[in-house]
Amino acid sequence: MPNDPPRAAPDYEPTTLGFALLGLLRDRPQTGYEIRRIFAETPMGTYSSSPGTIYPALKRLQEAGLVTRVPKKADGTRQNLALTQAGHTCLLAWLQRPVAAGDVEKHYDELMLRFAFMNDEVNDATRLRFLRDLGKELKAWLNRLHDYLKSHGCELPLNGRLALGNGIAEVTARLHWARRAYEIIRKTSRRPADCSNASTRERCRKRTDAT
Amino acid sequence: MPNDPPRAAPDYEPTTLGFALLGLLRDRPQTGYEIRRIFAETPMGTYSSSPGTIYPALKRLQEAGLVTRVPKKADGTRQNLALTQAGHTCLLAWLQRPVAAGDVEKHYDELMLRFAFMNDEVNDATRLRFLRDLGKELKAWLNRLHDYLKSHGCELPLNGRLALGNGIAEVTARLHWARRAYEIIRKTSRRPADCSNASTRERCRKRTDAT
DNA sequence: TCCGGCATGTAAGGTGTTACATGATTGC
DNA sequence: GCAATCATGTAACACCTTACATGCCGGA
Repeated sequence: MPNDPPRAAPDYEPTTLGFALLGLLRDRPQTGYEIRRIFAETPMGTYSSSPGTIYPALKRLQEAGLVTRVPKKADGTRQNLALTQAGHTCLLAWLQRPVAAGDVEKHYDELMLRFAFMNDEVNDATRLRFLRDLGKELKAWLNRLHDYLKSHGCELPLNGRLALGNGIAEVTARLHWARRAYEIIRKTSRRPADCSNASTRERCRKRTDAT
Repeated sequence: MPNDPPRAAPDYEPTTLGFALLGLLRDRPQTGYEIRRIFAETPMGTYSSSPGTIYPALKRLQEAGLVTRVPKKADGTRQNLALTQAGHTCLLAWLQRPVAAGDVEKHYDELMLRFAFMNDEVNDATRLRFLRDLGKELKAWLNRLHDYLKSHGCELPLNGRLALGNGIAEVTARLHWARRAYEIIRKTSRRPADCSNASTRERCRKRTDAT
């Protein structure tokens, strides 16, 4: 006898795009078009390409019971999309997932998406653990690349070596970022103040510079 | 009346993995298994995952007439894969393709693969043009990210801002790499010496450090 | 004799990609 | 009345992912 709302598919695993949609809908209910605009106009565009991708993904999330349609606030005519309880749970579980070995090489974009969506619902310990594990994995990867360059560098043609150097530079940048971000969160963890009160301007600028 | 060898498909566009396979087979004819090993044991592994990906891709390249089976040198029993003339042409055309707008955001891995395979068959002018255009696109992207951070940075939650900072750090690293690589190639362009003669050790190390 | 490495795949499934289709509003 | 933007999709297609299947060979 079915009693749960729209009969959620029990073990549906959203794709990276799916999680991006869940994260955006957690901020506030939105229409598919508004979400499209976000992808089109912000750096989140990395995670999608065109309406032909977004709408089917939203449909899948609805079929999985993670998203529902709700009437818009005032008029009620327009249909908005919002997270269900199951969708919220699914998102939170994803945000707390540990950094798996190999994620850093194959799914770095998903890791960054995850970090970007770790808001106040996730405590600082989780954030710090994420960054610490991320740093470990990045460091290990960087070591592998350095080892390869050391042992096979002279067999490679110039361009191959340079391309490898690009990879090393990239992973190095990520590693430095992870360590900086760790320190920033560790420091702000003591005095939990957000970016919405009076004396925020300077701190915000300071954080901004600390990219 | 068909007269061309295995009746090449005229306008087949290989995927990134397909081009990776073409590039590896240009170095020397190899078996599928040897190629698998390369993906498994070198940083090229970024471009593939498992035998279930590689073998079908090789099959497609054969069907497109870009790759054929040839008997192995000595014994003749084992079958090796090698580029056809069409495959070689296809690879060269790809290597000389200009850097398209948007490639830098969506297909950076393919761009790096391309650069890595630009060996002596491609002249230095092509290499330099590639790096120059790559630098331009990266710079433009970086500007877009900075603009976004400047205009919307304070609306973002801390983690979102940090994640954006990761993207900025990454693109910055790529841009610096592109400029360094440009200078390296420009300098060596005058005195074309490769890494296989006597006094190579130091230069090789120097280049290696210049990642 | 059996196990691990060599060597080459197939099958099911979901998903991204691209291109196209459609209707409702809103402003001029 | 018409164009642009809003808003939501569908369809065809190839591809990647994962897991599984198979046969051979050499060494313990």
